[in-house]
Formats: sequence, structure tokens, C-alpha cells
Amino acid sequence: MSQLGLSERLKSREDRAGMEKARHKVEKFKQRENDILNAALALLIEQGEESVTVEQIASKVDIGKGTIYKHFTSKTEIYMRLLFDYEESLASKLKDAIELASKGDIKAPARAYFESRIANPVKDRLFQRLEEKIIALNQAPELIDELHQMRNAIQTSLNKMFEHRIGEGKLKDVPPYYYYAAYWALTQGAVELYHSKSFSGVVQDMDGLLEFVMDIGVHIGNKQS
Amino acid sequence: MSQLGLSERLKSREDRAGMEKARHKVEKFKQRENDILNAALALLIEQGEESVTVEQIASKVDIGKGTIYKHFTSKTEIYMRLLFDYEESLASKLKDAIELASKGDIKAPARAYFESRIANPVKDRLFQRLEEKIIALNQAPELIDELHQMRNAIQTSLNKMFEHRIGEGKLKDVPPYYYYAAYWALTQGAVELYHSKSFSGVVQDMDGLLEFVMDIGVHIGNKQS
Amino acid sequence: MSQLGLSERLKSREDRAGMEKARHKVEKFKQRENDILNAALALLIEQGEESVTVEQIASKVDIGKGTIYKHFTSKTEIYMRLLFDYEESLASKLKDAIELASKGDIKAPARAYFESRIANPVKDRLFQRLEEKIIALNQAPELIDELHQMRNAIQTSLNKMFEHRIGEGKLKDVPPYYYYAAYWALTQGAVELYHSKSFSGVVQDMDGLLEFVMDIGVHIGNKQS
Amino acid sequence: MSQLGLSERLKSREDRAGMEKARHKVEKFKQRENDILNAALALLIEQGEESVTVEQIASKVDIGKGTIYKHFTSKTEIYMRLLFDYEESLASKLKDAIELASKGDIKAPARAYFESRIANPVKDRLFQRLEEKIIALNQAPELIDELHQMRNAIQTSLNKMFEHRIGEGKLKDVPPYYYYAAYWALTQGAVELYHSKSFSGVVQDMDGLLEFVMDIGVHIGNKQS
DNA sequence: TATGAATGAGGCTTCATTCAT
DNA sequence: AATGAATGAAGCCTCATTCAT
Repeated sequence: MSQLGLSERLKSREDRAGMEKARHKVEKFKQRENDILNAALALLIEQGEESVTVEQIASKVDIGKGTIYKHFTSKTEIYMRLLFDYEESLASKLKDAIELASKGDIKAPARAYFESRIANPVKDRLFQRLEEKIIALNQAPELIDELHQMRNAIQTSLNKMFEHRIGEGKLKDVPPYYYYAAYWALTQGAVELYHSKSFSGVVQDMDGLLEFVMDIGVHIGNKQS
Repeated sequence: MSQLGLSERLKSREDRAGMEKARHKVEKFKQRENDILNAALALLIEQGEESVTVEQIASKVDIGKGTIYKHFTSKTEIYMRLLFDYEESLASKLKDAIELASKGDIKAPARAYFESRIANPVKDRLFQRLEEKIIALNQAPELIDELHQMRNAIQTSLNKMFEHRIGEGKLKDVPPYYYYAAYWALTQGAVELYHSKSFSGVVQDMDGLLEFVMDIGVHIGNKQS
Repeated sequence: MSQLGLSERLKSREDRAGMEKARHKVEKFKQRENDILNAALALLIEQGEESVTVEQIASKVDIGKGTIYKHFTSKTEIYMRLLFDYEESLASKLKDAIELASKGDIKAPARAYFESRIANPVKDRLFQRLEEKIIALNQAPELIDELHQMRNAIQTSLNKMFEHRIGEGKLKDVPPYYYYAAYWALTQGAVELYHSKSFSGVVQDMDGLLEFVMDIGVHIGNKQS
Repeated sequence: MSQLGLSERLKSREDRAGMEKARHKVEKFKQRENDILNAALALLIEQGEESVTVEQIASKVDIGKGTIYKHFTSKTEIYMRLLFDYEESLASKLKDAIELASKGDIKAPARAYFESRIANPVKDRLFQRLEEKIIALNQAPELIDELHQMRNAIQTSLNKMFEHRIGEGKLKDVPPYYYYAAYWALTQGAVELYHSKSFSGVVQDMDGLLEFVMDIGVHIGNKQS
């Protein structure tokens, strides 16, 4: 049935085997990239941004120092990748929630945002600090710009939502971005609260407390709370 | 009339001169300590925690690097002193406000706290980061403990206040520390908001925004806003 | 008529095809070797000896890094091959010129030598530096020896020529190798002159200047210029 | 006789002692700087530019690696200092010779230049290579510029001289800078000649050869040699 | 045979702290 | 007491070469 001669069939089989192999290789390479990112993240969470070294990351993945530089051009690039991955997951959740909001569940974005960030406060704060540091030392300014543009896109969507609700008279009439900003601040504060060593002895019911804080957030600016 | 011989009288005069000199010396020494602290703070604000070196501090005070180590045992100690100083000034303002609250100005502590911290957000955040870093690297654990005890004392006062108002039915009945914690979070968030590069392009009226945020804080848990 | 059975006849045909293939392979292999050498040379000229990496060479030829090591045992070997190729082309030109000289064109060798080297001063100097570096790091001492023997052979021919002309009373009576050495020095200097950044702002007529220099060389030791 | 009181005289004596001490310290510091420069130079001559490391230099002076960076901001700065020192000594000799030339000893500059450079050909060539490398990697472009300006100043003086002699009809009428350039090339070539491994087996009378070469240089362009 | 991921020695530089003067 | 030169551990990154597939 085949129209191909033997040698061509063979060749084609070889090709397929070769492609298979190549794909396998590419996958393995990507896997390693992920291993590096995961190891870096784990170490960052474990020890904080201050003290993680390239050597530690390499040794955690059980590879040589140099291998890291086959995948990333610098330590900063590793960190930027982690930042983007985190930001993207956040943005995706938020988009879903904005969708829900447009279908009536008006509180969805606020909840989604708060819950996403507070779900893993250690990680959330880690990325804050990482970003700060990279900005402070002016490493990777273009990538940082890109990151901020990503956020701006989300902000714009949210602002429209707030504008709409102000128009309906449901929210106090202040510049719409006040809402997102205030909400961001509250969430940010909640994340910091989670970490604060000052509170660690006092707070016995962190979940309840965070619920309380989120509730504040959800009702910001409501004309009748 | 004098029972003392000439040389003794001279000696005594010398002594007095010596004491004078010694006192002068002590004062100068203390002054220098302050100079070091101020220089360190100025540099930290200017450049961020990452890049301030002992050498820079010394050169700003116009003394030798070694001299710094006559006053402080380590760079960390300098930073801890700054932390304490800041914390004390905050605590003192808060105490005054609690006093006012007991005389009826129920919102005084919240305002005082928020305003104190937001008055100089750069400094406020600087100290956050400094503390974090010192904790992360586990330098000076005892001093850090001391710092936290200082804060706990304040918290206890505030908690009593909240307890009282809950008893009066003015505030929702949640564990009293929820209030301080939530308020802390909001303030913390406001400080971060001030710095956030993500918002720097968007927020055109930072003062209004911070007012808005503070207003949220002042009304946390109020049964009728 | 054939004494061979079918399968043998087939086999023999396969063999011939195989040989064809093998020859083809060998040629391709040689071609690749040349590609590597050319790519290496191009990169060296473009970027200088400091910064060319094996990876760049491979990527320029569009082959894997490992493949390079199927053709050459080390980066140094590649460079040595380039050195030899250059030296051989120089020697060949010089031989032709010596031939001409024996037929009366007494200035041919000097011209040929000077012009060959100055024709592409970038390349000429590149090889100087390459050789120097290899000698300094004592990589490939045997190959370097071989290279020098090649040069010595040429020198010997030239020396005979100079000896003859001294005998004829056309040149000053100094050790014959003075002439080649002095001429080499002048040429060498001309090449360096071409590159010198110190002169790049001053020299407006490089061709004229080099002509001037070559003229000096051609008349070295002439009793009546 | 002294108008000063006892304490003032004491003070002044103290001052003098202090100044003495300070001067001593400064001198010691300068001495160390020189030690570093000398060690670097020695190692460069010994091993070539390729392989000298900061650690080697430090260990040769018997100091720690870090100390080097109290004196120089980078390895390149050390090398630039060496370059300047060499260039200055060359320029100074040349100035003296130009002075002599103006008093009639017309060949003084040519001799001085040639002899200065050929006096220590190893060093001379080392500095060539060093400069090349620094230029190639574009480290310290301002310092390199400065160096070239230094040379240009000298060139200008020499060019005037050649112009004058051309005007007198003593030299062939070519652009004056041809003379300096050609002479530079010859000298450069002589230096390279000295090092050439290709000649090392052949040249038995290097001094005679260099004399021969210098003689060529001294008579460049002379209308009657 | 061809590949290119992996290696790891080795280079430069920074900076808190020490210590002789 | 004051100084600041000296220290050296520690960090990041490069690249020729190897080797499993």
C-alpha cells in the first residue's frame, strides 16, 4: 500500500527515530531547566534571597556550576524567570475572576487576588523582595519593564470594573485606581503580617485573622457595608 | 589659708582641667556615635541596604574605618541601633496617642500610628528590610528579641483598648488583636504602596490615596461606619 | 559470462556503491575540516585572538562543538593548522620570487615578501600573535619547531642569494643573514605600523607610506642606492 | 627666644612627630604600590601577559589579594600604570635628544629612540602587547586616549624637525610623518626581531645586526647616504 | 560519526573585620 | 583612642574539553 520504496521507508523510519530522539533530548533539557528553577525557588524559600548562591543551586540539582549557565545567562535571569512564572499564574487567576465578575459575582476578583497571594505568603513575599533587589541593582531593566507592563494590563481591566461600579453608585466616587491600590496595599500588608516575627507570638488564629483582613478588603468603599 | 602647697594646688587645678577634658572627651565620643548613626542612616536611605559599606559610613563621618569599631562591634550593631531608635520614636508617639484615646479621642492611636509610619515611607521600609535581613542571616538574635518585646508591650496596651471598645459594643466581636494586626497590615501595605514601581506610573495623587487608605484603617470593624 | 552468482554480483555492486559512498564521505569530511579552518580564521580576524571560542567556530560552521574535536585534537591544533597554511603560502610565493631573482630580477624576493605580508596586514599580525601565544603557553612545541624549520629552509635559500651578491660587490659586506633579518624587521614593522592606533589619526596616506617603507627595504645595503 | 609657650611648643613638637609618622606611612604606602608594580612587571616579563594573575602578583609581593585593590582599582589599572611609566621614560629621553638635535646633533633623536626601545626589547614588546590587549578588550579607553595624546605630542615635535630638514633639501620630499612612521616601523621590527624564535637559531651576532638595522634607520630618506 | 549538555578549574573583584602603629 | 592598610573568604562567570547518546 505504501508508495515508498524500501530505502525510503527505512529512511523515513530512521528519521522518525531521530526526531524521537531529538524530541526526547529537548524535553530532557527543558526538564533540567525546570529542575534548576525549582531548586532555586526551594532554596530561596528556605534561606531567603540574601544567601542563595549559584553553587548551591547547582549542587541541589546535582549538576555542575557551569551547566546552570547553559540554561540561563546569569543568576538574575533565573530569578526573573521565577518572577514571570509567578506573575503569570497570578494574572491568569485574576483574569478568570474578572470573567466571573462580569457574570455577576462582583467579589470574585478581590477574593481571587487576595487568596492567590495569601495562599503562599512566603513565596509571595520572596518575589517582592527579589523584584526589589533586582530593581535596586538595576539588573535586567528591560525584563522588569515587561513585568510591569503585564501588571498594568491587569490594572486597566480592574480599573474599568471599578469605574463601572462607581458609575452605578455602588462605590464612593474616588479615582478608580484608589480601589485597586488600596486593595493591593491591604493584601500586601496581609502577606507581611503573615511573616512578621513581631506577631508570631501573638496571633493564634492566623486563618481567622486573614479572613478578617480580606473582609475589610472586599468591602472597601462600599456605600453600605 | 590654703593648706596645700603650690605644686598640689597646681595639681588640683590640673585635675579639674583633666576632668573637664575627660568630660569633653566623653561628649565628643557620644557625639561621634551619633554622627556614625546619622551617616549610616543617610547612606541607607540614599542607596538602599544592599550597597552601603562600612568604609562609606566612615568616610561620610570623616573618620577612620577602625574608629567605627571602637563604637560598635559590627555593622549589624549599627543597624540594630538604628532599628531601636526608630522603634522607640514610634512607640513614644503611640503612647501619647493612647493617652489621648483614654481621654476620648478614640481615633488618635490609629492616626498616630499610620501617620508616623507613612510620614517617611522610605525610612519605614528601610527598617523593615534591615530587620528582615538581620533575622534572615540570624545576626544578633538577642537584640531582635528585645525589639520584639518592645513591640509586644505596645500591642498589649492597644489590645486592652480594643477589648474595651468591643465590650462597649462599638466594635465587632473578634479577638482584639485582630484590630491591631489588621491595622498594621494596612499601614504596612500603604508603605509598600508608596514604593511600588508598579504603581508609580499610575498613581497621580498619592496623598489622596494614602488618605483613602488611612480612612479604611480608621473604620476597621466599626459597627456603623 | 559472469562467474559470480546473483547475490555476489549484487554484493559487488553494493561494494562499488559503498566505495563511492565512502569516498564521498571522506571528501565531505575534508571539506568540513576546511570549513572549520575558514570559520576559525574569519572569526579570528573579526574579533581578535582573545575572544574566539570553540563554540563560536562550531556555530559558524553549523556543526556541533564535539564534531570539531573529531577533526582536531584541540583548539591549538586548529590554530597551528592555520599557521602552517599561512606560512606555506608565504613560502611558495617566496620560492617563485627566488626563481625570478636567479633569472635577473634581483628585487623580486624582497618585493614578494613585503607585498605578501603587507597585502593583508590584519591576517599577518593575527598569525604573529597566535604563534606568540602558543609559544608562550608552550602548547604544541613540536609543531612550533616544525614551523621554524620551514622558515629556516627559506632563510637558507635567501642567505645564499645575499652571499652571492656580496661576493659580486653589490652589497655591503656583512653577515648575509643581516639582510634577511633586517628586511624581516622592516616588514614586521610595517605590519605593526598598519595597525598602530597611535598612528591611525596621523597617517593619511597609508599606501604611500607603505610604499616608502618598502623602498627603504629594497635598497638595504645597496652600495649605490 | 621662642615666642611660644610651653604647651604650644610641646604641641608643635607633637605635630611634627605626627607629621613625621604620617609621612612615613605615606611613603610606605607608595613603596608598596611600587612593589606591586615591580612584581607585576617581573611576572609579565617572566611569563607573558597571558598568564599573570592577580593572585600571583599578590603572592610575589607577599601580600593578600585584597591589598592589591587598595592600591589599584583593577588589574587593568596596574597595567596602565606600567604603560604610562614606560611611555614617560621614553618620552623624556626623546625630549632630551630633540634638544640635542636643535644644537646640531641631527641624529640624536633617531639614536635615542632606537636605543631606548631596543635596550630592553622584552619589556618593549611586552608593553606593545599589553596595550593591544587593553585596546582590544576596550578596558580603560580614556587612559588609552591619554597615552596616545602623549605620543602625539612627541610626534608633532619630530615632524617639525623633519619638515625643516626637508625644507633644507637634506631629506626627500615626502610627507614629514613618513619619516617618523618609517622609523617607528623599523624600530618596532627590530624589537620583534630580537624576540623572533625563527631567528634565534640563526642570528649569532644580535648586537651587530641591531647596529646594522639602526644604521638603516638613521639614513632613511637621506639624499646622499 | 555527530552532537551538545555537562563539567569544574580558575579568573577577577568586594568588603567586613582585624591589628600594628 | 584613632587609623587605615591588610586580609581572605566568598561570589559570579567563562570556556576548553569530555562523553553518553
